Amino acid sequence: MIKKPQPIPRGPSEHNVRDQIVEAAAEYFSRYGYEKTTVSDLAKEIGFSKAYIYKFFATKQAIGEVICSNTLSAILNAINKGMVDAPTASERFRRMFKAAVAESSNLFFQDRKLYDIASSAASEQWQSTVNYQIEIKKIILQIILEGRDTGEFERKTPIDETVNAIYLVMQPYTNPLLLQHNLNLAEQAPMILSSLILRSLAP
Amino acid sequence: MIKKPQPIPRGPSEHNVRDQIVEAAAEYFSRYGYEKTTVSDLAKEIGFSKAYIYKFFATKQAIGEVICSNTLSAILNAINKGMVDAPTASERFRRMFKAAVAESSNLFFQDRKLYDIASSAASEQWQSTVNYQIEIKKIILQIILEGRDTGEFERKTPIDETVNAIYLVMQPYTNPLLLQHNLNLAEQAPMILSSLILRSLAP
DNA sequence: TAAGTGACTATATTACAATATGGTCACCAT
DNA sequence: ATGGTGACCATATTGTAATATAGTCACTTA
Repeated sequence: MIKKPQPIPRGPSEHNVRDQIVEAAAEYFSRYGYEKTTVSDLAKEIGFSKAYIYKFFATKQAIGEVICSNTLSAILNAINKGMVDAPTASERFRRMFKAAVAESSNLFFQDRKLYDIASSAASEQWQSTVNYQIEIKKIILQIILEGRDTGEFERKTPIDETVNAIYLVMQPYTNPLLLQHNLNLAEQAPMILSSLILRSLAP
Repeated sequence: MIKKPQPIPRGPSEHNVRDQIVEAAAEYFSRYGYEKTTVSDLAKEIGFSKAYIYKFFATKQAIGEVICSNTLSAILNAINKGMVDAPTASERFRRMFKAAVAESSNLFFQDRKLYDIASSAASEQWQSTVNYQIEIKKIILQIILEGRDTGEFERKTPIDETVNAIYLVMQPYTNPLLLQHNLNLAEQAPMILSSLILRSLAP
């Protein structure tokens, strides 16, 4: 049961209306912020009426979700990119944690308006941030599995508990809402905490 | 150089004015909250003028600091009480972490107005919360030292780093400002994280 | 001199009317 | 049917005038 009618892009049209909305939103949200941007602003930008926007998105938040989702995907990509050539699972973990914090901090300082969307999305439990957290957990799981496979990590603790615990430790630095309060530690914390976590994983 | 003139309690007077102010503040802050309580309210309560309050406290916040300090001291006492009869350092640690979270959560649900003071005190870095954090670190240090002494914990990692890392892990649950966002995890997190920390401490 | 205060100011907070915004819907055009 | 809109409503936000509050100080009283 799809509630949103999906107008199909016709013929050679390079980008359909939905994409235009997202594009306009990306610019406006980033420049003026989510709150200060009105749906009418976006409509005006793409030359349609406000009502037409609602044929594509059920709510303003749904547009925010897309932008937020893209932002978080970019962070995930950067994290994955920083991890690929790590020689060991331990090193993969260190780089992953460091990259996650570095990328989020970077967003905070370079594109504050987008960061704020991610932050309030986290506090309101938007789907985009739930997905982000799931992805982070997947990455943790992969690293643990790899480390257990190579004998680098212990295998006694139930893997779910291990992943969960590590996720909890990282949370204050990967969750945009919480990272704000911990920016002063963004330099040292990933290193110190990675060490603690890796000690806990020792066979 | 004491800036605040300290009127000396005369003769058999059981409690001096300063104590009366604190007493009134404890009641008002707890009932109406820090913001909603005015200095005039406190003055009226003890039967003096507002100006006289300022002979004893430089600012309203200074009164808040005393109340907050008392609140946090009570939590620290409860933590220590819960720890005393633990048979091992590991068990001491588990109980300490659990009690810290339990006590803070309890404050949140039982005396929300006081909790809010502690919370904003943490966000504004009042001295009372800085002291609280120092005390928590001292407790962690003591447990680690004890565990290292009995051979229960490893001794390779620099003790400062160990204490710091553990402190960072506990932070989201001991800091009132952060605990608010993590109340849903207040049940499980201390257990899971204690286990992780103790694994990291294994010799 | 020590205990205590009324009256004052600059800033913060509140109350609320005016405006703006998110969201809906009946309807138009092709 | 598909593509598109103006007019509308309930709620949120803002501007601002009125009020309240933190903090000071010269002063009084005993």
